[in-house]
Amino acid sequence: MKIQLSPSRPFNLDFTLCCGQTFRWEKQGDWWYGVVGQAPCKIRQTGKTLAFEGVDAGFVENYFRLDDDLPEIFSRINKDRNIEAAISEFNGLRILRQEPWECLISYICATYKSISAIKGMLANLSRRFGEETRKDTQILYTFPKPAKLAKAGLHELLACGLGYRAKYVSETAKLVRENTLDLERLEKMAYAKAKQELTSLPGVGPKVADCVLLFSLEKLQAFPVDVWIRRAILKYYARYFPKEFVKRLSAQESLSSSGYEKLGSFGREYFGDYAGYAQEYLYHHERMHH
DNA sequence: CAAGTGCCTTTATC
DNA sequence: AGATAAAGGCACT
Repeated sequence: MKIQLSPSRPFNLDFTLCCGQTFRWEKQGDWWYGVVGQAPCKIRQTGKTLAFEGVDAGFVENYFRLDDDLPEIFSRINKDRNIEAAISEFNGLRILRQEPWECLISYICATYKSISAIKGMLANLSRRFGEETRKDTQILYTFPKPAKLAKAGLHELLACGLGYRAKYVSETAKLVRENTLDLERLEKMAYAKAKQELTSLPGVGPKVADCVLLFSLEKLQAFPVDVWIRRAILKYYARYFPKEFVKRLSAQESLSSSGYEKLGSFGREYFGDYAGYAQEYLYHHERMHH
């Protein structure tokens, strides 16, 4: 199956899958292989043509957010030279519409880890607790369901390389399995309220919550602040903050919750309703040029 | 090659 | 409120 992208609908599959928002897609030759839900699939881009197998066009449109009007979004977030440089270099990078459950566990695992290490952990989790599927010669695994991870022993999770995150994954899986927290419900809630609910989960602080909200729960105003975004703000946007605050931010290793809140609020106020898109472009740009 | 640094942070404690 | 420490282990230099 194929989709033809019109010139007014920029999309870049490689940027989108390489920028660190998702961790389980693998490129073999021209094709990206992955499992979303239960379906193993592959997709490739040749110019303005997207070709895919294993999923239908509706899925592709939805998952890759081809419904987002990127030119319109750019015109809203393009506030200065820095963001403009990022937009022009990585034009076509889109935020994905991921599954909330997988996204949540992924970002609980992602804390204080490098992207390559995160990929390793999630591959281990899926191989050990997911269902084996095949596409061509590729063996791919579905992402384990809440009940499966809730049942997993701590030692098994540790064997996947989760370290201290193992107990957070285990406890969060139990809360989701028991429906103590209904992830689907968060999509309909306002950003602040949904964030508050998410941060009640073990292993979920403001950063993890913002990632889950942005990448899987339709909250495009979420502005996750990680080390790279913090560096980018210090480099390019320091003048929007009191001198004392900038001084503390530069000197300190970790970010306090009030510090996080200040940077996140800045992102939302400065870039507007699509702050999350601005964040992804800044993040990727910063990582590629540091 | 060994050792050091850094990692899309959260939590506990003072 | 704000500072500080601890928490796996892997990848990269």
